[in-house]
Amino acid sequence: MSALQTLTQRQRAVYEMIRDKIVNRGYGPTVREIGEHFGINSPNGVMCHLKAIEKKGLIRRRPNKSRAIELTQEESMEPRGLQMAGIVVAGATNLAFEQTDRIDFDQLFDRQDQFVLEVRGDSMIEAQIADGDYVVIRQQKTAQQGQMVVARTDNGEATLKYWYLEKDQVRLQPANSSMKPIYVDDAEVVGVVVGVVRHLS
Amino acid sequence: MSALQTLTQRQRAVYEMIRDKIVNRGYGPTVREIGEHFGINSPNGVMCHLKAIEKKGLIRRRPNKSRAIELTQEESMEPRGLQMAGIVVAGATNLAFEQTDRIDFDQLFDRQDQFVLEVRGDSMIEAQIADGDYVVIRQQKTAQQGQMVVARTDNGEATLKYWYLEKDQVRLQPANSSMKPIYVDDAEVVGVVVGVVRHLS
DNA sequence: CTTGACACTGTACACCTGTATATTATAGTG
DNA sequence: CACTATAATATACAGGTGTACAGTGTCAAG
Repeated sequence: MSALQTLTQRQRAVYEMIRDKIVNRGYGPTVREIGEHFGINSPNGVMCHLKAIEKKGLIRRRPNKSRAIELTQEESMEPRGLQMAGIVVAGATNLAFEQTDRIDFDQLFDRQDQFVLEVRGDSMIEAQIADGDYVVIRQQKTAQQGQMVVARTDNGEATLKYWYLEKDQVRLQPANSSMKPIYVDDAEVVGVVVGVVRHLS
Repeated sequence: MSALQTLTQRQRAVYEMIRDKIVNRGYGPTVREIGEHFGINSPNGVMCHLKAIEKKGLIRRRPNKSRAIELTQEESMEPRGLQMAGIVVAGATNLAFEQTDRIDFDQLFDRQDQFVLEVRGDSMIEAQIADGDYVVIRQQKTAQQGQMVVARTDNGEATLKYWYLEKDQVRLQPANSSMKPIYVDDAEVVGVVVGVVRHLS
């Protein structure tokens, strides 16, 4: 049960008001500000509520300090990301529907040296990268044989291909059997693909 | 130039102290609290700093109110998401390297009625969904012909397939020419695929 | 009926707090 | 050199503010 549920209706309203002031105005209310807001003409009427709310653990107060109300439940923001519902086996028909973890895609790709490109064309279709997909690129200047990279050729253009360094030249290999590899004398690795994101309708 | 840079060293230290109190303690300091913290024995010494910082636009104050300091720069959290660097054309070699927008994958899939499944197997490989990919599912109980869905069959198992409603039965079609469709008398749509995310090493 | 909780009124008091005024000192600038 | 901005001290004061104490009324539970 949420700690909010232990409050009476009136206490809850007071708590919401305090929270609103702190979050939206930037600093908390005084005892008399709360009273004025609710039509309570006595500071002691408010004091009773504050004591009750504090006893129930939703706020913390510092004696004799003005506006010194801390929200104890504050870090509990709504969880980011999506519910991770399990594993769907696409081959055999089977699904584990455990309500387990959460996954935050943004956190999955949270490194500083990464950026995103939108893919046009079908040259990497056999690597399960389709037209319109986003690829996450980690910037680095070298790549191993066969790694999928964004490479810039000597004429300044760039492309998404498999990287093969061969004798005296570079082979940029598409993942599409109907396309031929590109051979260039010199090419520069911009970065390697570390993720793919597809967003459908 | 950041507004922070317009402050003198001393003013900046005061600003940081105020910010620290508000963010980490939950409520701002009084004039004398600031003075005590920096060894300033006169409230007016602090007042000068506050007036300067306010004039430079980093805080806002309410006259005659205790601890009533608002941070004006507050929403400026570090930007979420990844740099959107442009479009990489995978067929022809071409890349627009504009430093334009940012993309937040988590925001892309921010709806309440969605969840994530990890894919096992290669039955959807021709739909560019590989083993180990995450699929984002939007929960709904109906689907149109040919939509990619997570479906639960009458024996309680679930699978990721294309959905085809035929006379008296349901055809669950894999996107893999080496696999045969599954025909079931009854099946229930759990949700439709609205996204795919792949995370490579 | 009594008890206890909840939700207040009203008053009083000490001290916290913002603000103002007068004054000093240093450092950089034209 | 005079001038301005910065950074303070020292003192004073009005009013904001938290808190305590003494009551009032309602309402549900025992």
